[in-house]
Amino acid sequence: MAHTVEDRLKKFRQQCRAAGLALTHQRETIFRAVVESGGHPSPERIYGLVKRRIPAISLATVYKNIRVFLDAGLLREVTVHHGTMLLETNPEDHHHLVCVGCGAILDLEQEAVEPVQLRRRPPAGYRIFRPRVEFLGLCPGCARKKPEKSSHL
Amino acid sequence: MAHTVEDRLKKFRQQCRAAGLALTHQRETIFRAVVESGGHPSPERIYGLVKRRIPAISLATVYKNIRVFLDAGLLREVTVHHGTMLLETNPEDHHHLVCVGCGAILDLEQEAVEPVQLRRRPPAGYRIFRPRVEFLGLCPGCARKKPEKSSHL
DNA sequence: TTCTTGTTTAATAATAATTATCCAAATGGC
DNA sequence: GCCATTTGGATAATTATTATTAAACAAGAA
Repeated sequence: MAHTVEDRLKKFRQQCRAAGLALTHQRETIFRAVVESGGHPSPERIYGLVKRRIPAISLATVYKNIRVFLDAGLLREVTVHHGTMLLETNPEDHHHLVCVGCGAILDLEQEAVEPVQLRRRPPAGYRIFRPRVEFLGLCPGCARKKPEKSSHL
Repeated sequence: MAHTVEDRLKKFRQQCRAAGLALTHQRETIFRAVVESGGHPSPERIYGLVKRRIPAISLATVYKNIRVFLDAGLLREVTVHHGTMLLETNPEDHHHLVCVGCGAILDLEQEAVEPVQLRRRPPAGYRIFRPRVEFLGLCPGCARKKPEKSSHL
């Protein structure tokens, strides 16, 4: 389970070849910036990091390649709901089924899931109110159209 | 546990009074639209519904009041990360601690949580790849500054 | 290597989502 | 109903993201 930056870049190059993606200096630099940044960076943040090494790079290139990496399963994103705000209309605590194909969200009653148990104490000073589960999957329509998406959730 | 529209509007009026919010026709119409729309509506969708009853209303008013409702705990949103895309840099499956105060996200190793168990079969045709848990709470900094947020996660 | 072709990049414009500003109008305690 | 305060609507501004296109580059064949 060695996840050194170099290991991940090596795998990245293999996956690019396998996916038929040209291996450009920009792409490697963008991917490296994501891996090295740690945490949960935004495209804007990656752009800032990459620009140090490639001052001429454009923000659109960063966005485009992040999208390419996501589609090819080389990267994951934190949420499929970025973009627009969505409101809950169900006032009860509940969980969600999230379609990674089309972003559709279905409610699951809290009772449909065994209570979520933390095995360890949360980090010091952190207060937890409630756990919410997202089941990532494909809705019937998307499962029919793009079953291959299963590979990279 | 009666959640009829009228019940929820009655509670809405009480909560407005308790929070010192003026009870306007617009606000009631917006809140009603959210409750009646069901599912996970966007501000744009609410705007469309409200405009049928108040043709002169502006999109900014809808946004402004949704924000007021969220801050007062009268509504919840599906995610605190809407707006900008955030990438994972941790290649392993894992869970998240999410601070509802500042939006900060902390990774929790998958092993820190008991395996999530669905008690029922998912809806027909739906394929599930993996569950992801978000523990909604407050990070140490926000817990110190706004402990009252606890009321509405 | 060099050539050829399809892909990728950078710049720019366009679009979508959200927030801020400012003044008129409506609300609520008295 | 009266007045101080809050709210609403129009508009502009900001932020996040995608589309377009000509020029530069990568990868495989010769």
